[in-house]
Amino acid sequence: MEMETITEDQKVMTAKKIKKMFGHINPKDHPEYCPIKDVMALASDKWSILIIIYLGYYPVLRFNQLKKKVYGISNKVLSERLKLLEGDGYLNRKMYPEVPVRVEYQLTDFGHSYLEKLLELTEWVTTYSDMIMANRSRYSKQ
Amino acid sequence: MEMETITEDQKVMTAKKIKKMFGHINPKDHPEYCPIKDVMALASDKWSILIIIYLGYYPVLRFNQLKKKVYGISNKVLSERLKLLEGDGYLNRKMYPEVPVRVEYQLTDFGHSYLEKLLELTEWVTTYSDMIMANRSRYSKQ
DNA sequence: CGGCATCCGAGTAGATACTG
DNA sequence: CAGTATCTACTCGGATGCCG
Repeated sequence: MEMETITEDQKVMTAKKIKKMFGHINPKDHPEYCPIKDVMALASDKWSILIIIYLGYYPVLRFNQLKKKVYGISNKVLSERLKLLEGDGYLNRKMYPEVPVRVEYQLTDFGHSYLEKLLELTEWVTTYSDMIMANRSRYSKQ
Repeated sequence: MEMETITEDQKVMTAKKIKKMFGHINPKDHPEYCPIKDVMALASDKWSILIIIYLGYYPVLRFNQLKKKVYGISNKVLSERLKLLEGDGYLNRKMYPEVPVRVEYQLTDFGHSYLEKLLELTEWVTTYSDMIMANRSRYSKQ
């Protein structure tokens, strides 16, 4: 775990960023409303993340295509997440009233903008996931 | 939602990044093991995010100090998250056997490294949270 | 007093079957 | 095909109480 090199300068920079961000949300004024918590609860949900990533890779996907990609997700949860993600503006839903009906999902530009930031995180995570998982199982055996 | 400007070039770059990332995880070989899902489920949980951010701002925090900062979290959930986050290597727990006992939490360098990436995302989110929340309530009233 | 363990209710996930 | 309906199982979260 010691391969990361974080300087004191970086820590100071980080603290400044946080302070600026907190200036924007100000938890003292609206303790019950926290954008980070409320927005991220959906946007950084494990299923949402995979949906957004796959829609960033394949320009358009239909419901059952997505279901195959996002391994392990159920109809119900996929349907719910798609609705919520559409509601927050990350993706578009287009229905073609053919028989059988065709429904296509694709990221909005807003969703693409989010994905760019999100990928920074998931790239970091995939780089260190083996280490994290090893650490996790070691820790759980204490 | 149209204030984001995403070029086709950016979308191509994004797809390449994803492909590279997927090359690393390869869902066909291990469909049941997905680092993104498994690691992010903890790391991008709404409570975890706030805990990590506050520990990035205050170098050291005790249990009840954290509890006051992370508005709305219960003892149980805070205690669980701290244990899991320690297990994955994001933070350290130091106990001083005084009376009453004092327990201090602080980010590891690994945690700081994660926080740097995480902040990219939360800064984006706080910038657009008002828009997202407005969109959300409009959408839910249909 | 600070942190942790236990209990219990509510909400969420998953499996399956079914429909426009 | 793209979901919905239903049922069950379970996880999660909140309250409470305990212990060093």
